[in-house]
Amino acid sequence: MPSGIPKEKQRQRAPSKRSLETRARIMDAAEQVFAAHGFDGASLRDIASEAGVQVALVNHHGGTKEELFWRVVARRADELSAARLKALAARKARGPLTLRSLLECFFGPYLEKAEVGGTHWFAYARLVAIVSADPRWRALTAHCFDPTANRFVSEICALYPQAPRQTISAGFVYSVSAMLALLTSRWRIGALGQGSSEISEHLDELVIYCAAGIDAAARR
Amino acid sequence: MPSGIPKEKQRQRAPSKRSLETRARIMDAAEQVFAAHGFDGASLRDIASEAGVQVALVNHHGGTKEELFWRVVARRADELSAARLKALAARKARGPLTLRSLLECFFGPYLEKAEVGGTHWFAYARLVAIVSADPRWRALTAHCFDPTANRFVSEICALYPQAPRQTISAGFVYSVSAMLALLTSRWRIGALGQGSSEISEHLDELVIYCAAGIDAAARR
DNA sequence: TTTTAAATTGAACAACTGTTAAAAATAAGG
DNA sequence: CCTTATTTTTAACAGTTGTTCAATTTAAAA
Repeated sequence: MPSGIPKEKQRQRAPSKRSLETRARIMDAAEQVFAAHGFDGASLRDIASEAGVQVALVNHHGGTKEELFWRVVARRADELSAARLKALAARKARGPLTLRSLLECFFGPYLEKAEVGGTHWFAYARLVAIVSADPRWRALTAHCFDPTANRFVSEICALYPQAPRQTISAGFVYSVSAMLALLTSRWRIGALGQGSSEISEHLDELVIYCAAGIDAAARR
Repeated sequence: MPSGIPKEKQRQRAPSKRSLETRARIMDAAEQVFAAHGFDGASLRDIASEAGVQVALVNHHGGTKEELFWRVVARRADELSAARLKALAARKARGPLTLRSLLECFFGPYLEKAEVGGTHWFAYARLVAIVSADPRWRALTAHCFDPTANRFVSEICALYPQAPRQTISAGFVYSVSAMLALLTSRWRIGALGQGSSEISEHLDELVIYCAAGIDAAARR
């Protein structure tokens, strides 16, 4: 019921470099294991051994299993939101916004990170998909993603003053789920299509798909 | 590795009426608990007590936990596929197909069942979302859903002869994920929008969204 | 009614779960 | 270097997990 990330109590000494490293190692391991097996399927012992560390140390650095999950999700969420808002601001300065450019500002940073940062951001995509689909993480979603999402929804609403916000937010949620499907379910796209499916090949298509969908829905 | 549903060995007597009832009760309970907590989060004891039954009886009727999951998913998948293909055939007999009518044939049966059948089909939607998002259930997806999905993808391809099948299958996967988002993430749509969001109110919008998206992507 | 295949119960199993507490090792701050 | 806050290790806890097996009850088939 309480949930959230408890603020760590006042320190009297700076954390050692080694401590910070193992903490990061634990977070990375947790991210990977949570992404692979979900919250319930992941065990703290799996995470510990993945990080090359004792079980108790995971609790020490991450707190409760649930707190650890929060931390892992929140960690990259901040970086991601910042990148998205930055892209949005830069684009806004370059002239009037279009729906497609808005979606590119939202999708772009993620997919760039996924292609550059490799494994980590891919695992994180699975994590976000898990969080987005489960009402159990409603509060976590509200805390990490809703502020930025709301911002983009509002921008889109400004482009379609006559459309009800509910319609826009629905279209936005569909679009996010489509993006997550691209990141997490390429195997399924491949199974129904033919040939390999690389992310970069599908990105433009995705933006076209989502933009056309939202536009059509917004025009009633 | 093996997985799948083992064929039950040759019986020498017909199952009693009571036996069939408890089996059905166990399947319903399993469906609900799996949908609420996911595969790992669900415990056989939860399922057993939900069905008002002993734990061992769950194994007796459902086999392994994994086999039970297969059975639960497969049970309604057959009914669903049949309804979709029937709707498709009926529509085809009434004249040339359009993209929107195709999507209505695919989405319609599910959402009708969800509105009529109530709880069961709603829980099942969450189940399908779980299955679709996790590569762990790749084989299950291939067995239960790919045949029908492939059929619809082919029909859409026929409408866009110049578009690569990969593009169509991607658009189709996006659309399915959007439909599942509507069924499982209405809370999120509500959080980003304003006012209550009823399924029926969003259904038409969903079809418009998906049809416009696929059409735009298919036209290059 | 009798036979006996099948359904149901009850109990136990070995393995694993998240979490805590105390002892030991480490290194920051003086 | 010395003190001691912090990190790491070790060990144990109280529950829960999926599954199995023998005993018991139920009811289909003769």
